[in-house]
Amino acid sequence: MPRHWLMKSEPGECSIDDLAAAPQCTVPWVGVRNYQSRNAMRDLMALGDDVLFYHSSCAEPGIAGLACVASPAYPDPTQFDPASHYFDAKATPLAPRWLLVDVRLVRKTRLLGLHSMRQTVALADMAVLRRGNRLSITPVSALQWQVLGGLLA
DNA sequence: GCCAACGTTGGC
DNA sequence: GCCAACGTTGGC
Repeated sequence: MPRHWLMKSEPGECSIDDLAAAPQCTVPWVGVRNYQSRNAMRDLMALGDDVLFYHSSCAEPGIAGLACVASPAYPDPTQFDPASHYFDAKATPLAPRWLLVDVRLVRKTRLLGLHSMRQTVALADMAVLRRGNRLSITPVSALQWQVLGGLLA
C-alpha cells in the first residue's frame, strides 16, 4: 500500500514546470540536509509512493502538482561536489551522509494555496500546516490524500 | 526584512 | 548529556 507524502520545493530551485520539463519528467531530489527528512526517504519511502509537489518560499505557496517516488534512496551527489551549494565536507562516497530519491511528475494541478489548505477542516492535522513546521518532507494520511484529490480534481 | 519555531552545534 | 547560542526555514 503506497504511502503519501508532501515534498516542498522552492520554485526558484525546481518548480512544477521545471519538473515537467526534466528528462522523463523526473528529478533527483537534491539538497535535503535535515536528518528527519533524510530518514523518511531512507526508511519510510518506497518506489511508487504518492507525492504532493509543494511550492514553498515564494509568492504563492501551495500544492502545484502530483508526483511519485521514482527510485529507492541513494546518495545525493551534490554532497561530494565542492562547487555545490549543498557540499558537505564531512561526507565521503564511502560514508555518504545525505540521501535522495528521484521524483517523477504525475500531473500538474491547479495551485491549491496554503491559505485554502488552512481553510479546509479535513486538512487541519496535516503535518505541513503545523505551527513552526520546517520539514521539507512530511507524511500525508490516506484520508488527507483523498480530500486533496477531490480539491485538486 | 521580520520573526517564530526549531534543528544543530559545541562547550562544559 | 545538558543547554545556550547560532543558523535555517518559510510565511508574512
